[in-house]
Amino acid sequence: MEGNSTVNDGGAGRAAPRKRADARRNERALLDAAAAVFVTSGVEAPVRDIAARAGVGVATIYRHFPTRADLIVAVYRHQVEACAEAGPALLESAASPYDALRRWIDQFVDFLVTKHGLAAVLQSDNAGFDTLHAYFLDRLVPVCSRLLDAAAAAGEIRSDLNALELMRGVGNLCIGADNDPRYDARRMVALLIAGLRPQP
Amino acid sequence: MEGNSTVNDGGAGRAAPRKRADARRNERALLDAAAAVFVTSGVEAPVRDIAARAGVGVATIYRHFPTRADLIVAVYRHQVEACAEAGPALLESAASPYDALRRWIDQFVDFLVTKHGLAAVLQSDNAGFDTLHAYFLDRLVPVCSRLLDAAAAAGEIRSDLNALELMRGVGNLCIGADNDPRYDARRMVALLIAGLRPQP
Amino acid sequence: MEGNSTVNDGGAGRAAPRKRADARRNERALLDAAAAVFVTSGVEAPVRDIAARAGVGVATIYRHFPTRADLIVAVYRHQVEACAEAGPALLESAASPYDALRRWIDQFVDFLVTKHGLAAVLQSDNAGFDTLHAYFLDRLVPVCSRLLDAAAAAGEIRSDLNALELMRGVGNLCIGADNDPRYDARRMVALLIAGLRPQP
Amino acid sequence: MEGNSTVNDGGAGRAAPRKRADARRNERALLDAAAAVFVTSGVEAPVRDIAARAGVGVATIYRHFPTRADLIVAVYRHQVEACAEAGPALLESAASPYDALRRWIDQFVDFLVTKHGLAAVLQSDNAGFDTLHAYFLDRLVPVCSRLLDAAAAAGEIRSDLNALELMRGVGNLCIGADNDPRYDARRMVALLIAGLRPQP
DNA sequence: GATGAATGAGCCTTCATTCAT
DNA sequence: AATGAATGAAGGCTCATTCAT
Repeated sequence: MEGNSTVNDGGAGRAAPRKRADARRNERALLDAAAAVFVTSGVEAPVRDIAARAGVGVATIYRHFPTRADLIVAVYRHQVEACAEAGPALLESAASPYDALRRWIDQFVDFLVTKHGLAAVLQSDNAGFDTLHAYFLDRLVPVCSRLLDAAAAAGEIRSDLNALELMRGVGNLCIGADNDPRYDARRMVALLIAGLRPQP
Repeated sequence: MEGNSTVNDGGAGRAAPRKRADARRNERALLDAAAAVFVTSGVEAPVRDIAARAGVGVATIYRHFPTRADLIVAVYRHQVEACAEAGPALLESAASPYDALRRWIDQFVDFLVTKHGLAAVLQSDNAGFDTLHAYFLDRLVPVCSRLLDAAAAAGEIRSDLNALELMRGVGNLCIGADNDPRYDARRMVALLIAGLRPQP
Repeated sequence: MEGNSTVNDGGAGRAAPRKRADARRNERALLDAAAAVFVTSGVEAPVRDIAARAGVGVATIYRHFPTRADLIVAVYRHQVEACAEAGPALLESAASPYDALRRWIDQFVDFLVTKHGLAAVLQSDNAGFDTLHAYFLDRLVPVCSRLLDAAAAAGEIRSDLNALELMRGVGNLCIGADNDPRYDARRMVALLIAGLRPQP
Repeated sequence: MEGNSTVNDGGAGRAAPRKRADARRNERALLDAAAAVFVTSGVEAPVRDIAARAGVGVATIYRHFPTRADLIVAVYRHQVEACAEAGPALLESAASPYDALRRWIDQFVDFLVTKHGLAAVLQSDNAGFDTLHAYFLDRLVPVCSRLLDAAAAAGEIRSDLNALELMRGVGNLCIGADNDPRYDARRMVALLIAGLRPQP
């Protein structure tokens, strides 16, 4: 929502460490480059490739993002935050809790499907992505959970559902969705969400 | 089920090259070793590890299985065949076409969930796995398609469903299902299958 | 002992460049930090570590001490000067020239043994340490030479001894003396000095 | 004495794993190259340099010598063994135990002085050289100890001497001895050995 | 003057694949 | 046929040194 929440110091931020005329530019270039390279080669892309694309040296990446997970988190922070904030908003504006849930999942899927390889790494059990996983889940699971609860309370869906599991399922369904016209992740997710309905 | 019949000597095996005293033994050792290593380290495990476990030299792997995809296909051929053959059988024995579909999917999921990393590589867009993908789909999509058609004909599920897509969805849902007690792929797949029901 | 008199403003300090309000303070902080880091990580410690410890930027080090050798020299100037000045003093106060020599060597050894890695770098043939070597030798060899001469003149030691060589031998014996309780450099040096005695 | 004791299987060695027509040649090339590079650049020389000089790929080094210490030990094994075996022999052939000790030390010094950088690494407290240190000391300290004991028993030297310490002292004195005509390690060692004599 | 961001060379190590034995 | 030694391309990471602010 508010752009670069982490880097922040946006408006006032007096005490925030200044001196980033170029550093700022580099950080942005790095994020853009990483986003682009991630789309092309996945989030495991060589550090060198990202640096080259950003037009900076490799060490610059390490300075800004000590670990790969830090970089990935930074790259996708915007969307994750936007998604997190969309939950409560939808709950108010949608026709019903179930509808809010459906639309929120749609937004999440839109996000994942357009980021090649992101869904895959989200499921990776590769240690070192722990902080990445933690960030995604910490931020989004509560939101999803609240949507589920509301829909369940309204009797629109079953009540035995687990938000973490659902999110992982949705995430999984998005893997490989770009790049292959024969597979439409949105349709599959729609089936999954339809499956949440109380069974006869 | 039937050894590794498909590996070669397909049906008649007329002019099949002879001389397999030890070659055969090696091939079997290789398959067993690969299966074991795949479970431990995933299907991207170092060639050397597999060779070491099989007690053969690395070059022997390359002789028998020129590409990694060949090896993976060979390793899982049994189960894929078993799964393919189970389709028609279930259609006859199950209470209804939908029930047959459900149980067939269950078997497929059982297979994938117990093979660490297999589901992931099945979705990988990594060129070089093309033959792997082709084999899985060629063999299983028709089976799944027939089950879907039967269930649709019986009015038990929607009729706008695509077997390839469904299989990929199910495969996706199995990614990362081992090794993480917080995620139960079978439950997610059950939701997906439930979503196939005609919507009110 | 006397600040860092040799660093500049040597004797009269006629046209010495002014403006040292903070520059001075930085130089001192740098020397202290370097001394501390040298003890911890040896004289080849990363420039960054020293800068960080001094609370200054790396470039400040380069401004004050263009080469690493310059920094090392500056760090140890005090002790070297003290050692140099102790020679003549000991020659007057000691019981005999040999005793003066022995005690002077003791002081030199005390110095080296307490500076982790200094003895090692003193022997390093690494170009770039030339000025370091030169400084140590220029300053101390004449002193040692005079002590040797006096002892030889008194017939207390052999007369075929070379001060430079002796100092390097003593310096070598001090390498690795810290940090290893199984090796006592002082004892080895004592043997060496004992070996200076006229042989029967 | 018998050349390549570790690689062995020299004469009979039936059960020894064969198949080393070229591997052997490479191992030798590697040892020669390493020895040469060590002389030039010290034992910390880049793996690549050694590989290049040997005319092999880097991985070949890792195959033969998994750690750097393994390589260094292998490179100097010959001389260490020869030195170890020379001890008892000298004790029998020399005019006196002290003379045997002196000549044995001479041999050790000859070895070290001709290997640029070896003496230095022998004193390095760098972890990872532990096995290297262990090898040298395990092999040579007992030999030196016996020579010291014999000389002490004969009343030719003081009896409070420690072999490990003496060897480190001698080793230290050899550091930087090549390459600098102003420093003669042999002369310094001779002083040290002279210092072993019972003091008046 | 001081700062610390950026640079990029350099090193280590792993692994798929080829090839002589 | 089988072997496993050799190869060399990658890729990760560090650190001395320069330079814009």
